[in-house]
Amino acid sequence: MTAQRRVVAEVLDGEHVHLTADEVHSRAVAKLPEISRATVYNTLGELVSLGEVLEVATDKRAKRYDPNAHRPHHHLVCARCGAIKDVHPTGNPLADLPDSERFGFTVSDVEVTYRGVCPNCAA
Amino acid sequence: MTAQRRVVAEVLDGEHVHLTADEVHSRAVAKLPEISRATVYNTLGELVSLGEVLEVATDKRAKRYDPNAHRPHHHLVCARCGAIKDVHPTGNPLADLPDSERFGFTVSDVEVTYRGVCPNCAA
DNA sequence: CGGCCACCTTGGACGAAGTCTAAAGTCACA
DNA sequence: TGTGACTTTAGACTTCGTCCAAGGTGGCCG
Repeated sequence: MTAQRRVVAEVLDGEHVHLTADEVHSRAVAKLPEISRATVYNTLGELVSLGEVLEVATDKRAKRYDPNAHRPHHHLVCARCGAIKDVHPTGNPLADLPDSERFGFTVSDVEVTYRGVCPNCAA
Repeated sequence: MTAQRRVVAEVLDGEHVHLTADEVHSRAVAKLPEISRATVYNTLGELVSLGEVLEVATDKRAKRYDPNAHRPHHHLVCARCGAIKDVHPTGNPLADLPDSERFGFTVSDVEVTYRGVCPNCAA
């Protein structure tokens, strides 16, 4: 646990939003000016493998990092402005995939992304 | 409808798999050597806005294009090799998102991505 | 204390994917 | 044939991410 890693963890923990790697880097730089992009990417990668943080790929642009990894949830994305909300649908999509539709895969995980238009963009 | 657009449409229609823009370009070049990358991107973009083709962003790498846009379906992705299968789960995830979880959004669409390991990679 | 080794960080180069732009080509139609 | 609208092209450019070699840092053991 180095100063750099602590800073990255703090940035993610501080704001419960979905930051891009670049945004994490900017905020990390504010706390520790010499931190490099490579270190931020490395640290984010480690946090992801440790299961502390989730990668979210809601749009084709940059990956986003979701510090809320311990509470299972899905995402609601604004098609217009890209805003992301965590949501908790009822039901279990894993149970909705019959064996005949699994093609022999060992299915371990499911991601649900709702798309729509947020109140701001609708106005 | 120009020769270039016809070729792109043929490539997508010919193979019911999920191609990246680059793969579409390579196959299009085989049929029409002078077609440019920009044209392929333009045409894919138009097909997407027309609703003829779906963009799929299952991994962080290249977008993939799914010609099977008229039959609603979701995707099963191999975490190891990236293979993608179309699947048809039972149930309607849109109905599983209560109003209280919609944050005022007008929700129009939902994408479900199952992740697992395919039989090939498991062996 | 001093040396050694493992690991971390840095900065810049590199690569992949996609977008943009200016110029040239093509087509319908009067 | 001339005109204007639209398309295509090639390549430059941007963005996002990864890689790598060099240097730094700290722990540990003698």
